[in-house]
Amino acid sequence: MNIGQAAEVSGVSAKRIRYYEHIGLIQPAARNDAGYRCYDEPDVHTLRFVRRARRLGFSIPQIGTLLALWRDRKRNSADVKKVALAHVVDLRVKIEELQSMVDTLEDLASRCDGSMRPDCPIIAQLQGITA
Amino acid sequence: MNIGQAAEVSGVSAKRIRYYEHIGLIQPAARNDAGYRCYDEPDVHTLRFVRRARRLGFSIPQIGTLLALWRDRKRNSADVKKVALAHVVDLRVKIEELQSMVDTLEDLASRCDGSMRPDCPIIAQLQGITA
DNA sequence: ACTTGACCTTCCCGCAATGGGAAGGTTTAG
DNA sequence: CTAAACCTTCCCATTGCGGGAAGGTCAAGT
Repeated sequence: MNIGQAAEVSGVSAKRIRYYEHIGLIQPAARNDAGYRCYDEPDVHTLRFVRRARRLGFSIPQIGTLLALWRDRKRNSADVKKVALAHVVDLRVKIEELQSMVDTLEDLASRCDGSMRPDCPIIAQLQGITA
Repeated sequence: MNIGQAAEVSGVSAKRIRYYEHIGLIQPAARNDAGYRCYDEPDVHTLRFVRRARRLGFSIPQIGTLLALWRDRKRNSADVKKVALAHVVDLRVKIEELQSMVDTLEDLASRCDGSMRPDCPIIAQLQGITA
């Protein structure tokens, strides 16, 4: 099957598939006489794997690791778990950063009357209060 | 004061200051005879404003808006509040996305024994369970 | 005076992970 | 036989910078 078909059934856009091949995340696809990329079921399976991993927020390098583990029949589930939990740590850090932004902003916004007047604790906070 | 000094006292790196000027977020700095950028207290004040806004996660365009509101003595605090709350909405969406990733990953990881065996629900989930 | 080192300048590359679109070849259906 | 719908490669844009090159400036020490 051509790349368009593969994109459709895998849920990974043709652009992404070429990109993943380009950066070496997936193996170069076979080519037909015209130079078109050809995909079979296992290829599509791999693409779906990548798509699911991306949805869970794994980076491309992490997905490379996961793909290698997936293919490795002698893998230790411990290794997979390690990658997953490291990612969870990253995610939690990010969430906390964002949450603290939200907390600060909501506090400031709650003290801003939102009227036609210029006085605004949000602006005051940004300019450094003192002034 | 030169850009290095301004960077030090404002907490915004020289690189960023030049970048902000380049993209038009801040006014072009005055120059001395040698072509060096010169900064005064108000400039530094502006830089600090930008730094604080960035820490709260505002995008550059949003900060442009906030700077304009800051400088506008006739601003309505309502406008500021609107920008802030729109940003909060964005942040919350992002947080929820990340949180759902965490939830999924933790669930999978909790069911992964993390042993030397290859069996792993995380991999199973990524490959689509069925296979 | 001369040099060294610490500044400053502009400019271009790279990052993550794509999307958009141009220019051109292929294939298929009418 | 042609037009649509594929496919190919390649380069640009995104966001918000950091790194580093090539070159000008300035202050201090010898």
